[in-house]
This record gives sequence, structure tokens and C-alpha cells, in this order.
Amino acid sequence: MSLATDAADKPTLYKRIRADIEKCILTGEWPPGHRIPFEHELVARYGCSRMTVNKALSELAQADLIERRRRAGSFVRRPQHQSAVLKIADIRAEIISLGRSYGYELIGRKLRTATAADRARLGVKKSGKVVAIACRHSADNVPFAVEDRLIDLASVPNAATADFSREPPGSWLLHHVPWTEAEHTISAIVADHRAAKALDIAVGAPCLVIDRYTWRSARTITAVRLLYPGDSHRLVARFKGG
Amino acid sequence: MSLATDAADKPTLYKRIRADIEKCILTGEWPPGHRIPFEHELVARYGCSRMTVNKALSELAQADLIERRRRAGSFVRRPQHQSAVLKIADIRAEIISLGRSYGYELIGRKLRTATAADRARLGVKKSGKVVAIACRHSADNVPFAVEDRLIDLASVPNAATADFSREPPGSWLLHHVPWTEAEHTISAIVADHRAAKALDIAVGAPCLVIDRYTWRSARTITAVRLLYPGDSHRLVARFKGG
DNA sequence: TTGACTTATATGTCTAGACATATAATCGTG
DNA sequence: CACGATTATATGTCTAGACATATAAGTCAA
Repeated sequence: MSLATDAADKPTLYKRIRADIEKCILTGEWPPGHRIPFEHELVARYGCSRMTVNKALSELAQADLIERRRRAGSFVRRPQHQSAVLKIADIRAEIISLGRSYGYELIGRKLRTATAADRARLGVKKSGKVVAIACRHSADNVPFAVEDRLIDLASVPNAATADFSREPPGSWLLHHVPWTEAEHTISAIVADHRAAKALDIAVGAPCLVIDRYTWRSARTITAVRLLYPGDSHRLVARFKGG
Repeated sequence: MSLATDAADKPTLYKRIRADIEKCILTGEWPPGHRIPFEHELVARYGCSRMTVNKALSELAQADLIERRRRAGSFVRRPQHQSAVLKIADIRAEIISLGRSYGYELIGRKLRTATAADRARLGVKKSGKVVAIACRHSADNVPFAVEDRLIDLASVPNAATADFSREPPGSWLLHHVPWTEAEHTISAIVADHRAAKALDIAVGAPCLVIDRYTWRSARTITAVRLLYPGDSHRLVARFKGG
């Protein structure tokens, strides 16, 4: 193996140890299944205490690059299920970060007792109040996405009185419902008459659809469907690791 | 605040400390920007050494739940850029895990010196050899996705002699090119004549497109375009955190 | 008021030990 | 040979210190 042992220690020692090992894994020098040096070997090699080596290895294990087994040692993990980190920004923030002017328009807002369809969509059993919102986001005055949202007022009572004619519900929720879990489903459809009109595209044009269900501590907050013109919008996901 | 101090210590202490703090953050009890107790306060509260508290806080910082600032303290981070983990499995594995029968068909394979278009697609400057592959995946004998791939032989010389008539190139690469980075772009198109024929769908039907560029250590490996029928295929992404 | 200097302090890293615990390897026995 | 008991060992967690370092806050002079 070729662990660097004489590099200048600008970074801290444990970071250097971690980087050295990471390099051996990422270059393929240590293939999946390879046993990396024992802690005591690294202690000898780097002339430090075991806690320092342990911190480096613990972080590599946390990052799923290695697997640690008592008595056996630490091993390079084999390529996991591929997964990518997909950034799905708040639409307003996304448009602004693209350097374009953001436009927002509330199409409709209804406060109602949840219908059977609403309950199914939110995944709740009891019938409470909900807010249904339809709105449109635009970039440089060109339609960017249309949004169709349902908010469960049992989880977010404040949403009943929020003024969604000025602030998009997504941004409002981001600031009022801090920590959440969500599930996204991405699919493709062709624009029907209504969608074509809202997005100012041709009927039959491809659209990217993001369905997002958001909850906090097993409590449904909101369900939203975002419809983007498929030829102009792209979702980019970066990916790292086998 | 309400840190539990008397729970049974089945998990280790630092994990309990981490879980306690995480709970306060996730329930919203400690909102974004809130300063969490200093290390020395937690040391006193839990009656342990600072290293134990430090390990808990370091992991929370690594998970981006808190931000640590010297002299100032540790603070609950405000909702980051939303990001979701999108699992993009190897197609064969995906179909099999769905309990369906997997079918594979090589449509074409060409070994050629990279054309200008190939070089642009792979993002390489020098003109070397490439393999271009077109193939089709099916589930229960129904077309599932068509694949159009380019492999840079400078990075993966073995691919020149691999038998892609039996094993899909994605699976082959997964087993021969362990650690990689990739970028995915997801978009929607409508099926043209050729795609419609390959997927056995109507011309004009919506399709989900995944473009994936894979490299290792700044070295391009492969570029692939996967085309799925948009109405039958969905990408699901789980998301956690603000 | 403003800017430069000093100080206090919380985190960052590290040590040289310790005991706990899971388990691979070995040994003994039927 | 098969199987259960024992042992050795690598990791997991923890301690009670230490010094380094970035920086918020206070101090003082222009």
C-alpha cells in the first residue's frame, strides 16, 4: 500500500489519515472487500494514539466507505445500491439563484373540510379542514411551474390565515414548518388542455411531474404536485460512491 | 429544555446524547438558530467527559443538523437547501427486486474511434476508442427502458472485449468499475417514432429520461441515456431534514 | 464613534491509558 | 469429523486530562 506518511500536516492528523485511506479506496488500489490496516498498525504508522486513528475510521464508516467488524478488522465496502442526492430547491429560491426574475400568481385558494379524495391524498383518516391552493411560478415572465397543493390544517393551523396571494405556499411552509420528512415521486406526463394553458405550452408537450408528500413526526403536513415543462426543466442529481 | 437524563442506557451514552439533541431539534423545540447547550453544560448534565459529548455533537455537525462555531457555541441549522436521496438502482436489480422477470436484449454494439459528438458527450478532449451500445430492458416481457450508452475505452479497456449480448453494460460496469461519481439529469420528452417502437408505446407518449455521466477520479467512464415510459415508471426519492 | 488591541472562552484536536464486547480462531471432547 | 467451550484480538466506548485556535466581547486610544 502507499499511505503517505510524510506529507505536511496542514490539515489535522486524523483528517490526513482519513484522506489517505479514502484515496486508496477511491483509486481502486484497495478494492471492495480489501481489509484496511488495523488500528494498531495505523497507530504505529502515523505515530499517534488510537483515538486519533479511530476518529478517522469512524468517519469513513459513517460515510459507508468502510465496514468495521469486531475482531476481524475494517473492510472496504462493495458498491452499494446506487443513490444520488437530488436537490429540490424552493422554487422561488431556485429561480432567483438562476439569476432570473421570479413571478408568482395565486390561481385559487379554498378552505374546506377534507373530501375523501383529499384524505386519500394526504394519507389521513380523520376528516379535518384543509387548504387547497393552485398557483403558478414564472421566471422572467415565462411560466416555470404550476403548483397544486393541499395543506392539512390539523398539522399547520396557521396556514388557514396565511396570505398566499403574496407569498408562495412552499416558501411560507419552509419558514413555518422547519424540520420535515418528505417523499418525492418523479414522473412524466403529457400536458392536457388545462396544463398546456397554465404553462403556455402545446397540448401534448412533455411535462415533468414532482409529487411531494411532506410530514413531520408521522404527521402529514402537505401534499403538492409540481408540473414543469419537460423540455425546459431538468432535475440534476449528483452522486458519489459505488 | 427537556433533555432526558434518566433513560435506560441500552444504547451507548454518546448515542443517547445525540438522540436527545436530535429529538429537540426535530420536534421543533429548538428552532433553527437556537443555541444548544455548551459542551461543558452537557458534560455536567450527563456526568461524562467532554470527549463523549464532543463525539455526539461532532456527528450532529457532520449530519448538518447543527453548526459549531468556536467561542460562540453550537447552533441548530436552519433548513438547508432541500435535498432528497434518489435511489437509481441498476435496472436489472430493480426489476428483479420488483418481483418481475428481467429480460435483456442487445440492439447494437459498435467499437469506434470517438467522433466529435462522442467526445462532446463524454467530455473528453483526446480522441480514443469508444464502445457505443444500444439495448433494451424488459420486465415480464414488456419493454421497461431503452438504453443508449457510450463507454470510454481509455478508462475501461476491458469493456472492449466484454460480452454485452448477455450481460447489460450497466451491471457489467457496476462489477468492474467499483467507485465512481456521477451526475444525473432527469427530464421529460415525448416519444418519437424510434423510441415509441423500442418501448412499444404510442408516438407522443410521455417518457422519463435519465442522462447519467459517470467518472472516477476526474476520468470519464461512461455516458448513458435511459428512456422510460413516463406513465409507468416513477422515480422515488426520500428526503429528510428541513 | 471608530478602529486596534487584548482577553476570555468554546470548540478542535490529541494523548495514554482503561474496560467492554463481539467474534474469529483455536482447542478439546465425544 | 463435528460441535461446543475457550481464548485471543480488533473494535467500541469512555476518561481526565492537555494544548491549539478561532473569535466574541470587552478595553482603550485616536
